Amino acid sequence: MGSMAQTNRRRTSRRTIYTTLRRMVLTLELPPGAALSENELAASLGVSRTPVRESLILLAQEGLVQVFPKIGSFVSRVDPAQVADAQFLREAVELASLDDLPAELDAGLVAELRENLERQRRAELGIEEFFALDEAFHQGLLRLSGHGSAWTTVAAAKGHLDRARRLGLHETAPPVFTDQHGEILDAVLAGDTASARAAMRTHLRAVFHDIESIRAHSPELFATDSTSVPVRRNVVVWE
Amino acid sequence: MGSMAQTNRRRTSRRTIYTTLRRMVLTLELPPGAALSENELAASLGVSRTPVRESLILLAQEGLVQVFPKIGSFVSRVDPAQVADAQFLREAVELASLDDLPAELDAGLVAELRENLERQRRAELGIEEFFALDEAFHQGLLRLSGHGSAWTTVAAAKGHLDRARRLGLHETAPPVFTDQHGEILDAVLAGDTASARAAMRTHLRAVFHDIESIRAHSPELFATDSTSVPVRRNVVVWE
DNA sequence: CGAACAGTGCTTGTATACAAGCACTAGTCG
DNA sequence: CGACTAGTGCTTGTATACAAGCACTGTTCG
Repeated sequence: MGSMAQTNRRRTSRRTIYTTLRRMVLTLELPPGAALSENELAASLGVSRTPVRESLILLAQEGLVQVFPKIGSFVSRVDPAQVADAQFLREAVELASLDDLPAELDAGLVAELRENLERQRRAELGIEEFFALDEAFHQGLLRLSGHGSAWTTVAAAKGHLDRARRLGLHETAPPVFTDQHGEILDAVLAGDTASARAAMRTHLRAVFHDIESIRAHSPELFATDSTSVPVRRNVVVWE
Repeated sequence: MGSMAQTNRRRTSRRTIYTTLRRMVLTLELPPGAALSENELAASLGVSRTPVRESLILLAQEGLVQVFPKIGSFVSRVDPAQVADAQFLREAVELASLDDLPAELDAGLVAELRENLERQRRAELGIEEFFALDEAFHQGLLRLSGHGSAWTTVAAAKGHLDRARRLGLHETAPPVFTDQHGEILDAVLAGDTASARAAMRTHLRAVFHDIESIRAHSPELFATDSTSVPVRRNVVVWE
């Protein structure tokens, strides 16, 4: 999907619902396999089925939701194949961007990255806070090479990867990743593209490796057959 | 966006309409800037607004359509920024896949690629026929390295690039690209990753370069301000 | 007691009605 | 003759009604 900057950012019910649902799915607040009834969601939100349904259709196109006609809609289980795809995609893009770094780095962006890194080092960091900083850090690196807008596509494609990562963050502590971020940024600032590539690859693969370990712990969150219908569970949605 | 393999492939009005509209936009049968009235489309197709509207929402998320509330929906003009993003993305992905080629290539896939190349060499090839072969060729190369499913994301992101390429195909004759395809495949089959990367990069950039020249010829098809509303034209849609 | 079966409630897909607002046009007034 | 203004038709956004079908449950029959 290209950047979703097309439709005017007018405040509309659908946009609000879509954004909120998407966040809840990515943060696992809506766990993989959870049933998403259009009627229930509409009632909870005090709107009609229409904007809810349209939001679910968009989420289905992103692969975050599965819609089974006349059966139900469900938060998709984490699909290992899509996780691997997203991993390959982001690695390819982020490594390629390092080859396009300009001789003179944008000072403002560099300062932004440094400050981001400082925040990552704060001890009392929550998982979601770390995740937001991590996202901004990687996008910032892309912006350094002038490919910041390409992050939109990567971000849209890595929904399954992100959910797996959130599970993995309980395995490996953020400080490990923060240190790796530091190594990458140091190499970039030193103009050492080769080292930057190596550090980036090591970092991204470390993240990916964690996912495999979590899969053994919580296999029920992962998909085995992408066409199978999840067990209908009563998940209280939206409070 | 992940693979759109989620929702069951049940034959539904929306899926048919979405697929058809998407094809018409990508082939420029629906030119950039064309007005797409939900009511008109629904009447032409003999369905209600609902499936048409849902299709337009999906196309809007892909960036192929722009929806302006209470003004109208339009085929988006080719956005140079999105073209550049897609170019960067596909180049990163296709080059990275060459690094993951296995020692033993799948014989069936190799045969498939050879046959594809043969068909590209046929003289009486139409533009759309060449384009389909080109797509299959590049996806085939990704499948060689086991990353075939990642093509779905790339394909979804390169809508603007594809439309620009269709304009460019009138500039540079397909045979040039076909020869470049041959060079890439030869290097891959010879196990020469470095040469394959070089050939691939040359090929993809040649394609990209054509786009710049076409922009001078038909500036009205390209976007200048992505928030501006296109001039309302009477474009006869759907026959 | 077990298995087949009909019924019922829920699901999503589609059609239609209403709401709110932009844009153009025709008319009027200065 | 020009500028402003009210009106009208179109647009998309949302709400609601109906259609078709799967799944579970309770019942009934062997």
